[in-house]
Amino acid sequence: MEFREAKNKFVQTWGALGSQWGINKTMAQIHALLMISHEPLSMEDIMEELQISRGNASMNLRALMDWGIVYKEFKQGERREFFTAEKDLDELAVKIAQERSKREIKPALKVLKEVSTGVKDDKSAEAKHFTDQTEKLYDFVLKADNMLEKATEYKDNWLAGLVMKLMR
Amino acid sequence: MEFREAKNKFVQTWGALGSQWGINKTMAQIHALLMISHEPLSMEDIMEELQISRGNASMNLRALMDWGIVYKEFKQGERREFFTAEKDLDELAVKIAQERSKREIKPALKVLKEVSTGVKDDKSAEAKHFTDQTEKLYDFVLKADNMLEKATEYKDNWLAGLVMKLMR
DNA sequence: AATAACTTTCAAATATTTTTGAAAGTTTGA
DNA sequence: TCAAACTTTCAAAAATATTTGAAAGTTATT
Repeated sequence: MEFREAKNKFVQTWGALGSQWGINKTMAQIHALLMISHEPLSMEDIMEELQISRGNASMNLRALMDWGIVYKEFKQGERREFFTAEKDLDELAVKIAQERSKREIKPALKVLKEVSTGVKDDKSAEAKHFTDQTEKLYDFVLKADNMLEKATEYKDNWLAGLVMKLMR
Repeated sequence: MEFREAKNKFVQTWGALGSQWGINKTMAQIHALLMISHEPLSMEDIMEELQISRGNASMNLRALMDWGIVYKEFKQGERREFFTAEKDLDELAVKIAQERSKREIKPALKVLKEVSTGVKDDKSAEAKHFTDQTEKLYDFVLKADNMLEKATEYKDNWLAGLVMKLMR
């Protein structure tokens, strides 16, 4: 297999994976590209390689930086900006877990708490079951989120760390 | 808060969460509705409650059944079919983890293996770095997938099970 | 302060995904 | 076997998300 072909295949696959996980294709592709690039890339490089517009590149790079998994880099005597991806995979996983918790799980928990404790007067079997079920869901999601949080505190040795935390 | 209002809020929130995780909104909403319903619902019920078309309901119910998290149920002397959701949350988590592994992680692993071992002749630093990085990625994703698999084998007591598996 | 080299923004265009609804398909019971 | 009661399919329509590109903004250099 040609290097070029392999690279392309990787970028495409990573991009497709991204869409299935609620991240947009270009964002995931830029990330893929930066992951395997041995030196920082400029916006031009990225536009060229992925055949995308300047605006698209700019917006998705900003999004990646907001996630904390891509960094700006300044090169000696170069005016333009270069970008690199977080290459430490444990660190990458931690960042992604933290962001998803913050953006998705925490807000969902808030609503779950509201709805599971909010229906007071209705004594019907229906309402009873609703409160019961959403309460269980709240507990479950909260537990999962806590585990995620604890696991990420330890990165490299997350399992040992998690066990210790949970056993105390 | 009214029961109706709480129910609606829950269904909406679960739906929004679904979209962020690559599951479509209606599918997630149907699931939410079935989760909190104390008795099986017919397709009519679901269409009515969520204000969606017959085709939409049919397709998304089939998808939920393919995921193994919604079941058909037959009622005594009733011609039409009723649906219920998996309500055991541990079981639900296991099913989701298994499906995602099968549908997304496994195929990605296949490609990662291909590209990480496929570039043989190119001796450039670029190609070297590519092979190196994709290899690391392969190992990482494989490890994560294995852990997921092992954890799900134990459901209720997944942590103990996981620790035992990994320590052997 | 003016210019050049770059980046960001955002409204409009494009692409993708989801939804609809009517026709085709299936199953049950008379 | 037929008709009634239901479900599935799928092409077209609608909704949503992404992308473009040009104008506005920013920063560094002279």
